[in-house]
Amino acid sequence: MKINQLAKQADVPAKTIRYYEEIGLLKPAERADNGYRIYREADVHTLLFIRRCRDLQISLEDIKTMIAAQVDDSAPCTNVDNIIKQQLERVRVARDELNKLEQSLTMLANSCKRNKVSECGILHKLTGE
Amino acid sequence: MKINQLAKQADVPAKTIRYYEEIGLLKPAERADNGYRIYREADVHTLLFIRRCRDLQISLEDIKTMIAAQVDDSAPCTNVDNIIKQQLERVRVARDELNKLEQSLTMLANSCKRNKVSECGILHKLTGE
DNA sequence: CCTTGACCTTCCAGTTGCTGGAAACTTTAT
DNA sequence: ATAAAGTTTCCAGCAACTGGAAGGTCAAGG
Repeated sequence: MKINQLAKQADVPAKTIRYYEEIGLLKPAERADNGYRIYREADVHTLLFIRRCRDLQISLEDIKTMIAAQVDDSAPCTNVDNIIKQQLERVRVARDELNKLEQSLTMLANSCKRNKVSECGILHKLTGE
Repeated sequence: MKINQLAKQADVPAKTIRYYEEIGLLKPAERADNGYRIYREADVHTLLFIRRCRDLQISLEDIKTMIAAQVDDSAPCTNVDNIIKQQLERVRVARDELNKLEQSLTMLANSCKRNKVSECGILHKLTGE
């Protein structure tokens, strides 16, 4: 199949597929005589795997590691496990951070009482109380 | 004062200060005879304002808008108010997204029972159950 | 047969918010 | 006098794409 079909099946833009190949996340696609890239079913699966990982905000570097890990069936999956755990930790930290942000922003948003810059509570707070 | 002193007082790297000037967030600094940038107290305040906004993950574009808004004291602060509200909304959406991510990742992390790639629950789930 | 439009290719540039480093200058300290 | 630290500019790179230009290819319709 050609790149746009793969793109549709995996729900990943064709442009992104080429990019993944360029950075070595996907191995170089076979080419037809006219130079077009040709893909198979297996590529749909690989790409879906990548997409699911990206949905979890796992970095392309980590995804690369996980794909490499899948090559050797009997190897321990410590790497994969660690990547998920680290990602989970990052997500928790980021979420906690955003919770604090939400608090600060809510307070700020509530401090705009009068409608003039010179009396704007938001600006007063941001300029140092 | 020179750039590194400003950097220390506002807790913003000198490099970043030059960058802010370059993109027009800070107006071009005065220069001494030797070409060094010179700053005053007011610049500390401006930079602190920027830093507080950045801590709230407000974009440089939005910060630019807010700084512009401060010029005219009698103007309405609708812009400022909107920026904070939109930022709050973005933060909430991002946080909710991260909460979902955390759930998915927690489930994933718990599904690595055996220690071989071929039996790794994580990989099985990520490759499509 | 020709053209139109949809695909495909490569390459270059831009996004956001910096950060690192090189090369050249000045200033400060010893 | 010399070395270290601070400053300048400019160029490059990070992540993960995305947009667009310029050009080749292919199938359908007139």
